[in-house]
Amino acid sequence: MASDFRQSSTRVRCSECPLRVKSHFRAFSGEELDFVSNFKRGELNTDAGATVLVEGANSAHLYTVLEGWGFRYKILEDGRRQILNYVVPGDMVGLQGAVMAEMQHSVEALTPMVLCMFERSRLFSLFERHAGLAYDLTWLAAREESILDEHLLSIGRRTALERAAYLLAFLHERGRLAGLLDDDRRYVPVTQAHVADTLGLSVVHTNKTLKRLSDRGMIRWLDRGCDILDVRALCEVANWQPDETRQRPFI
Amino acid sequence: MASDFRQSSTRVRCSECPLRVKSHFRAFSGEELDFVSNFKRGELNTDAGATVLVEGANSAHLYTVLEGWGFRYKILEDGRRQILNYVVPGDMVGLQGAVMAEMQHSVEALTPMVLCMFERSRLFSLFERHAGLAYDLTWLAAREESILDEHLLSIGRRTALERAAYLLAFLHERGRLAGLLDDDRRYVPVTQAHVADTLGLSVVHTNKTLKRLSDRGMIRWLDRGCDILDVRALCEVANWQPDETRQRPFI
DNA sequence: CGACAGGTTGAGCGTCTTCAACGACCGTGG
DNA sequence: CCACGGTCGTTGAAGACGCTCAACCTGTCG
Repeated sequence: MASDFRQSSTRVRCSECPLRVKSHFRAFSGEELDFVSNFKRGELNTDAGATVLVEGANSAHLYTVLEGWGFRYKILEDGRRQILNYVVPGDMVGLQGAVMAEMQHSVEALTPMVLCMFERSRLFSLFERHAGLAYDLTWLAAREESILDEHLLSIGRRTALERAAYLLAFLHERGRLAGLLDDDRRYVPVTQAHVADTLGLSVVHTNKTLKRLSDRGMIRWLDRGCDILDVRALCEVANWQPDETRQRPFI
Repeated sequence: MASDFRQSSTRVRCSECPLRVKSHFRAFSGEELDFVSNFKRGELNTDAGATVLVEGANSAHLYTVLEGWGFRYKILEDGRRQILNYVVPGDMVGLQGAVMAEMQHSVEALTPMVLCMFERSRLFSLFERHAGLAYDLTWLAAREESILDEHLLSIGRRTALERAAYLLAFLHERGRLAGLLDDDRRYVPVTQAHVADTLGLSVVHTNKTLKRLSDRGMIRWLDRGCDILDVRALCEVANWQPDETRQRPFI
């Protein structure tokens, strides 16, 4: 089975949320924690490769990622696929579907994932009762927007090599901030097909471009993923710098 | 001078806001109107070509567009420019800068524009006092996100002709909903350089691509802009449909 | 009048695509 | 047990799509 719902007896309590302890995320007040605990209605557990949300669906839920890597994408009728962004622990998925009519994109798991499930119908009460959390939600949306802006710049105006370097540096940064990567764990779980569909290139040319980065010692391609060996060099090739935000909100 | 601030004696009152009467925008409650009237701190009036906001700035303001066309963009160090999206009446600009540290993109006017100015420092009180407006803000952010998703799909996976057709159909739709276009006014005020920088193409190739659309009778290129003659045909070429939302929020 | 922005067109070239074939690996089933 | 198909990665060859360079035209503005 591609996914299952954990019983509430086994699921993680918000007060013991493994993400909350990470210094990167902002702290909740007691009241906020109570509200969120109550807002949470379940936990979704998926295999790698599972589809979490599909375009066009009118899902009753939205989620925050607790564990694992995933990605958002759209496809054209003839099968051409574009990966829009990646999701890591702390990210919300399904907000678009919750606020607007229906999902305009799909979400798929790259690794096994754990997601915290909320009920869409109760979203408005979050706005009414906790301005701070509502503000955080807007913060998250604004950050997603600025990431998409950078991706657009990348696909539209960077060369294939620059694009690839940017993407890998970007994924490293996101993974690092989410606690998925550090000095010992530098493995990003994407296939070359994922990279190609993110960069707007063919798989063949992506392969040749990645090889150039490998030859320069910036990455090492493994099975279904790669180690990021030299982020700084990648940033230099891409002419990109991650912006350093101290703390981020998290719902 | 590129821009000036109107004195409060001459500026539009929120209760008489020219946008509010359009059926496309949702109605405010009396309380909300009072709050917004108070939230508004001035009006910005720009010439065509004026820079409204610049990347890296720490602007104290955010704006809603009242009149005119504009666009958001980013540039790389060597001058390569990518247009991210267009802004029309009803759109917010500067929210990113208000929520996060600083602006990650610039905004420029395509035509003379009128913008309604708000103070960034008072944004949080909007969240505290008017959940409905806060929700609207998130709605706007989510919609911007879904537009950027579609643009990414377009630049990444559509051919030059499809991309051009998509962009023009998209601009027509946005202009129409904002009341800038109708059956008699079908003129979109962008140069071919703007189109090129939106599509991620060179100006030369953009010119040749637009000519193909002209030859097929879908558009007619004029001076610094074009008439959209057959939106349906453009949508067909692009394999794209605008999603029909009845009403949208507006702050 | 000259300078400049915007648009148009042709020629040549390079990046990236498609097609094709092949090797490695893995799980499944005969 | 091995054969088989499927996914993933790799490489070469040919050709298309889009880029750069270059020239020229138009209209506008100081």
